[in-house]
Amino acid sequence: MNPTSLADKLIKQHIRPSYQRIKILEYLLDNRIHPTADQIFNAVHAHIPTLSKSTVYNTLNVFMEANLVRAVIIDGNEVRYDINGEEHGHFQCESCGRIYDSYMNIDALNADDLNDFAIKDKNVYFKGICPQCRQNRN
Amino acid sequence: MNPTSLADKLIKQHIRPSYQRIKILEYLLDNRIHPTADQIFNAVHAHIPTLSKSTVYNTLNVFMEANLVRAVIIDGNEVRYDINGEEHGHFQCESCGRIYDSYMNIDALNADDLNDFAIKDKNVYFKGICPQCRQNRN
DNA sequence: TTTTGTTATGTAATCATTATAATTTTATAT
DNA sequence: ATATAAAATTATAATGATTACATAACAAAA
Repeated sequence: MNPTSLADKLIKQHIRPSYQRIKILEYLLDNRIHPTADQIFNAVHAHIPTLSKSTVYNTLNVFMEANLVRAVIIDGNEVRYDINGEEHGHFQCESCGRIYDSYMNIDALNADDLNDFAIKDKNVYFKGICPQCRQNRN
Repeated sequence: MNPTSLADKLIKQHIRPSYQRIKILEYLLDNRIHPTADQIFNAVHAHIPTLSKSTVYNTLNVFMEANLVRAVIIDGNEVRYDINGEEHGHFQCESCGRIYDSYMNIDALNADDLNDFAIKDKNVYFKGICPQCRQNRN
């Protein structure tokens, strides 16, 4: 995606398209690995030597406010960020730590005991061992 | 539950029933609020003045190893602990932070794209506003 | 070009959790 | 019982992700 359309994507969400924000957005779109803030920082820092980690966190929070990205919280210790806007769940491999997308039927979940609750967000994640790690027997 | 049966519950899981562990187990069984480690510490510390926070964390990790408790990770910043052994999901209120149990049909979720994955654990949580907070309009 | 608001940066602070080492308690064996 | 070994508890320090804060750079508008 070219810089202009990246900027447009931000403007559409009422986010001022600074160079840093564009580069972070670009990284997220090109690397659908549910990266941590640290991974994002390291990758984008290679292109913007003056980039600060604060900017990464600020930007991610701005993106989340605008529903451009969503926090994936599976590990208790670090948040991972997902730019995939489609409704989907996740699978985390307990061996390699990788997080996979899974397009499961989340709407099939019915919770009768939550009838009086205003549900705004549904999150599903599975844990286990991914095919690669099963093969490697670890 | 009396102390003996609490001890038995631990012994059954091959956990040595120390006084601290029994008291922490008792707290978890009597307070089904998905407490944080800090909440557990504060409550049990009132009964055991010498209790250390390390012991709380150690104990919780031991309990988790034995599948006696499960970590509920919804907020990114703190882990909450659940002694409810039945399969169930959670609802966290974005206003008051409380976590509610919900006995939803998690097995109805089918993820065809995970056929080659060994699924060991399924987690579901919803977010939104609970009835009390809806009433209070906050 | 001044003024004003927004964004970025760097550093310090926060806070949950883990690591470590020393002490205490419990179990085992002589 | 007593000595020895193993396990659990404690206190403190370390870690590490995230946020707070103050300052600097930047962009927009008058």
